[in-house]
Amino acid sequence: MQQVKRLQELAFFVSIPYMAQKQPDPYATLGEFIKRQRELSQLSLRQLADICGISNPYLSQIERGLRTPSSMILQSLAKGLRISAETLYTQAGILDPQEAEESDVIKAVMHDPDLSARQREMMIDMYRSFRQVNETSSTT
Amino acid sequence: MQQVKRLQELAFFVSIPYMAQKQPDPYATLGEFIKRQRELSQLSLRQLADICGISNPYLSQIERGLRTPSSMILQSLAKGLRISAETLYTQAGILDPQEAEESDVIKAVMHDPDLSARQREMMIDMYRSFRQVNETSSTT
DNA sequence: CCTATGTGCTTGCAAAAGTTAGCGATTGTA
DNA sequence: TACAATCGCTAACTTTTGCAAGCACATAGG
Repeated sequence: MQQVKRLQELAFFVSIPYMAQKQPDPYATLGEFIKRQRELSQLSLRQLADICGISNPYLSQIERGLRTPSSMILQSLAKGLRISAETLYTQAGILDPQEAEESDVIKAVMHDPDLSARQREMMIDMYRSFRQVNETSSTT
Repeated sequence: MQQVKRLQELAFFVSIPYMAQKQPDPYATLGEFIKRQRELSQLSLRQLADICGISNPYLSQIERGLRTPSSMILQSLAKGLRISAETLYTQAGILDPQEAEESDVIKAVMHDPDLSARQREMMIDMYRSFRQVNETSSTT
């Protein structure tokens, strides 16, 4: 039984036909996304709830969009679904998706906890200015 | 006015010879981290609360660790502080550190192929100076 | 038939999140 | 001195989160 479960899980990770299905419209709500992920993992609502250490009625409410889970709950859901927490946050519209496309320098600056907001702004301004200068000078 | 402040900061930055910077202790709690960021940004508690659209007593309680803010609140705090939400989540112990690794600004600058050597030097100087300014101002 | 077990959902309820009103302390200013 | 504004904090309140108990339905076995 346990073995069967593991196999199912493995199947989930090895990209098989049913998983290769279309990349459908980005699931509008966080709840729908979670539900879809849960079903892809072949987990019942109660199973996932147990894995995540939350109550099943609550998970039900989350999936139907009746409740917005806290950070901690989202985190355990991410763990339970074997999804990056960032992905989940992005799906939930909590994390900015475009942030991933920024240049490494800007990302690094944004991540640096030892700078003030203004200092970060200045460094990013400086960086962008340099980039622009290089741009124009190279095209002339 | 805005411009004046920026110029002052720039002047300060230029006038300071950079020295070996040391890593300030990682701020234990999310609240302390937020408070430090707020103070680095020269914002009063009420100001930041207004920017983020939350009540000032609540922000006060967050900073003192009496409340754990929801995802949405954390997100608006990140925006208000001009910091990556991931950094904030990591600080809060919600995101695993390795997922949003604390990237090194200097490393990123050094590896940027779109900057000239001189530009890289300037950015790194600026960064070190900022770090040092913060160091001296936070130890008072 | 009746029990048993699995599915998801509804209903109150305790606890935590988040707000409004207002406190004392400080600072600038008339 | 007095008045006004700003600082952070406390207290009391409303709203939301998250849970325990239980409901209705389905599938299967005795």
